[in-house]
Amino acid sequence: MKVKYNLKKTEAHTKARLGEIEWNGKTFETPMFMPVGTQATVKTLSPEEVIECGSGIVLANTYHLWLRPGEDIVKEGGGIHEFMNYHNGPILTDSGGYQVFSLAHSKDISEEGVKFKNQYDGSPLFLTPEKSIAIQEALGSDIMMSFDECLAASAPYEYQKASVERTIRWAKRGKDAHKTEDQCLFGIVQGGPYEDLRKHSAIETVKLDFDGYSIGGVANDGESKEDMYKAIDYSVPYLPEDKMRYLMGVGDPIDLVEGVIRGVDVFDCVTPTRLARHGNAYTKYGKLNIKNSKYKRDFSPLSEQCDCYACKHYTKAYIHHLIKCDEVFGARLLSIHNIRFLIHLTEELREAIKNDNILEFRDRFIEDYYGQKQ
RNA sequence: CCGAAAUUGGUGAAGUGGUUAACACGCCGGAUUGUGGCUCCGGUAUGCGUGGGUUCGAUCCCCACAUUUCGGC
Repeated sequence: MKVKYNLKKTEAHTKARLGEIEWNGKTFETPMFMPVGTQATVKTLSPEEVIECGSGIVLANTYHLWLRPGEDIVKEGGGIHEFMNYHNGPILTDSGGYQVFSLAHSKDISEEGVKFKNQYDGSPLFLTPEKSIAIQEALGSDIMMSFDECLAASAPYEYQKASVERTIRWAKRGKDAHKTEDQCLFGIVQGGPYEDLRKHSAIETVKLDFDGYSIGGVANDGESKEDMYKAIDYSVPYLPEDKMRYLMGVGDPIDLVEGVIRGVDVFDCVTPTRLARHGNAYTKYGKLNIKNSKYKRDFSPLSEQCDCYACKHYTKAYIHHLIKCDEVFGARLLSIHNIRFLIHLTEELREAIKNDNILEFRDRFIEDYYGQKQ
């Protein structure tokens, strides 16, 4: 069944929205954080563990699954849900647009599509908007992304301007290529930190009438948070009220809060799992590095108020030991904790929207998060 | 007891008669935002077994001593 979004309420003092996503007879509330499972797995976690964190939608990646194992194999395996055994909620696939940013050179990008070098065997690859849609249809995700060019915020204005136009043309091509009935397709707004480009990109993309809209091209350049928030503010006013809004690749706990206030519904980010693998844990009072020697004999949980599996059963000293020894169970415990932390944060944000006190929530959150460290 | 070789940071070690003693690991920190990478970036020996000597200058050359290893009686 096709994913459907319903707007339920807008917070009294901000653009923050409470919504729900319907899928297969289930409903999931937004704002929502979506764990990233690039290779059809949320790194180090079983689907059961992901679900226990409170997950709804989970991400997978078109480019990576195209290369390995190949979309045909995923399809043969019964589709992405069956293949990875995630049946709890919808699966969203990124189009490969981000890989244009992270893996291709600018000279590899043409009007027709993007040239890649296969990272496993060096063979030439060519990804186009039509190809991206075909792969996503074969994968069987519930929400597909348009194939876009994702840029660093610092890319020159003239390049951004030309790129936005191309991304719009690519969006149209992808939409025309999309044939399945039960899969949503989202358009992506680009335009860097520029008001005119964001506005133009949003208006033109919305004209193509997608099932939902993403805001892309943020938070991948070390741009200031102010610039990132501007990119959101310049895009959101032109997006329809009744469609889901997805801020791609974000993020940071504070950015979740600021994004929701600015009218964003869903987020995804690799940081909870990547930070975990590198020994970091989110807490209400900021990020902590479990490798720090001060945790060697700290027999308390990562967070006293956290209800995750790691916090219920394990101490900082134990996780410190695991991470220092490069044991995968340490990465798994921290991943569970970090994903739960972000999902729990969205639960609190939904509560604040219901209570019309999200600005107070933000002030308290910032005070704790950036205040005195634990 | 005699002879030979060795002695550089927490560890394994490179090195040279002349500015800040290589590198690796470890240790101490930091980074990380639509995941190529269990990755990346910093810091970490005022010191080269001890004491003398030669030299403008010694971790590097010489002497003695200590310790270790190997061989001989």
